[in-house]
Amino acid sequence: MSPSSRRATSHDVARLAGVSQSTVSRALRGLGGMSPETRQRVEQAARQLAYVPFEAGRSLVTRATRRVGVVAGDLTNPFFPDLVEPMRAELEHRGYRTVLIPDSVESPADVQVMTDGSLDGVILTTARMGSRLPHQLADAGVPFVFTNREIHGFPADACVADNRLGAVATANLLVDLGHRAVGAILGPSDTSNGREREAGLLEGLNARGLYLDPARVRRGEFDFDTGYRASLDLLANTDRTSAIVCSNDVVALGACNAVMKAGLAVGRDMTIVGFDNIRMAGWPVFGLTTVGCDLTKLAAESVRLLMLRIQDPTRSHTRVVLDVNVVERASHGTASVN
Amino acid sequence: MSPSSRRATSHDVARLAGVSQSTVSRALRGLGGMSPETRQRVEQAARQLAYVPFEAGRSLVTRATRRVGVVAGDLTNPFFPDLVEPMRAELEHRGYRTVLIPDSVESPADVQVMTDGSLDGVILTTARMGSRLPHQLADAGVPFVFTNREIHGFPADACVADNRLGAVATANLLVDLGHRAVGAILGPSDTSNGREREAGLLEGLNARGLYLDPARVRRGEFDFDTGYRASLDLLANTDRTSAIVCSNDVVALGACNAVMKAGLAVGRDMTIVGFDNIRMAGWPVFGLTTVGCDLTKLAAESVRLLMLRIQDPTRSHTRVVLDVNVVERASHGTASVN
DNA sequence: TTGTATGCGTTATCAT
DNA sequence: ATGATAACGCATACAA
Repeated sequence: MSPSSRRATSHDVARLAGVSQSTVSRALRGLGGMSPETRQRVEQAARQLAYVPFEAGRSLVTRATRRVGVVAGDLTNPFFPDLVEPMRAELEHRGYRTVLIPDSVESPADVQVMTDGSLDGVILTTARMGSRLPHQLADAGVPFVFTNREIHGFPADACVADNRLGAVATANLLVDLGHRAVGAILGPSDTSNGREREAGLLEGLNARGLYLDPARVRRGEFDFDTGYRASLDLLANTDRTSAIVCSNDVVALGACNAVMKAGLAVGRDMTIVGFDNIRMAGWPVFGLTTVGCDLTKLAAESVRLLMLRIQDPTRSHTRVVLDVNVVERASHGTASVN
Repeated sequence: MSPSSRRATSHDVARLAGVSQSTVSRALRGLGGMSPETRQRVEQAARQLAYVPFEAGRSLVTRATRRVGVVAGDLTNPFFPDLVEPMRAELEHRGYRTVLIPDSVESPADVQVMTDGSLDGVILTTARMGSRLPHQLADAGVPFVFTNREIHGFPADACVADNRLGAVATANLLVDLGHRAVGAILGPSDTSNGREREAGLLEGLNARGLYLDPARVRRGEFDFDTGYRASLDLLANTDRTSAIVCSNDVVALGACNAVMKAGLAVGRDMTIVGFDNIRMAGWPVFGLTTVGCDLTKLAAESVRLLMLRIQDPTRSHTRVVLDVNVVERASHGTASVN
């Protein structure tokens, strides 16, 4: 009935400007090789019709969508916002939109939505050994990059923190402070960062003549509850544990909450160290000492690798390992006298 | 060179199955009115070729993308993950994908990406009075819904919490506890929730014969720093302020940090109340007393409204106001003796 | 410098 | 029950 409410197409703009449709396409993309007058006339007409190129039409022919999928865990786990936000910002900066793709152990990410051509590439932040997703993406020819976690030996680009070195540094910090009864809440053993941090901790401790007493070790997902519950458990069932090394900051925050809840002072009565240096680690109430990995850099570098991969799917794979540094705040202290 | 690495199309499937392309389309969509044998043959061929329908082709003709944009603030502000996550989950449940669209006072959301046909609808969580976005979306015919915040008088669907009532409840709680020197950190006055919570607080206080002393009032964005700094300021420049009402939980968490940092005990020395009941409010160290709004319900209801709007763009607008309830935890207490 | 013509992969209409 | 055919809106190769 009312043809005016129809969405304007490049043909409409062409008609109004008195040019051909292809001229409209050229003009609006600023292609050069055309008279300034024509371009102006087209731009004027486009403005008048509030014309915005229809994305599906364009991507059907260009085979590009300027969208990238970010596979991440539950956003209410504070680690993911801190990783996704800089990712999103970097993607936006490069003219890409971010599509959120949830992934968890219980409900693995859906592959269909990543292989229907609606994404130019995918960033994987939750890789686990044995996961089928990377294979499926590779088979489908979808460019992707491992971030934060990787799958060793899998031929793909990756950007990760130097987890081993960070954990060694943690061990040294604790030993220097006089801790001998060190406890730990380790991450899942089917994740690269979980394993590397574990290995680094053992290595660092051993190098200083210390060992991890299995009685002081707990293991679980990288989440608050794991840290909270494991800490209460450690508090209830072990003696003299003076420090708890956590698989990441979110776990460490859970540990802080447990320790404080138990009436102990973090830093004085119990040393807690995290990993990642998420924003909340810097909140005054926590003052979490942690191994910092620049998440903004991690995001930027990951996006950069993905862009290169999209640009040239045949290029050789790159693995970027980011420096880490110990961020000393208030959650550590000398070992309390036994 | 290698035609086998080309993406399979419905034509490829048709050729392999020995049927026409249109039959493939029908078979794979389960359209009925065709022989089971043919369907099976098509499905078999599709599987063999790992065929996934190309999204751009489909959406070009169907005019639907099964993608929804969620306009939200910086994810490192813990309120947004708590709102976006259930939103994403609900959208996924309905077969929609979530596209993250950032929006802040400094850099307002880009309209182009919402009007290029790549989104079936948009959810606005950061509406501000005077914002052009809602008008632009309406002009472009893009279905959208206000969530969390709205613009009063703007003809659109909306789903918000009962902010006024919640703030009145807060006032009553404080007065009942004996607080008379009540301080407040109010939200931006160009946001509906900021204004409504402010109005409700005043109303509730006045009804009990109390008034807000301007000296005890600060104002700022809904973020941690606002709560932290305003609280330090309040602590330094006012006497006897025994309670601080915050515009939301994130601000309240900032306030808790400031108060604790100052060596005071939250709940005993200073009462702090938030709004929203985000997950972190329940963390043991904070035990934040707050006015709860079921964010999962907010998300689900918002998505429902959007779906209805997409389905029928001409239907009359609906405004849903969600119940709130006071969640009493540990951050409140009786007014300390003066 | 500009126009004509073609095709991207899908859904959908219309025959048969 | 199935096949031919025509759009959908755009970019692009080629002609002029």
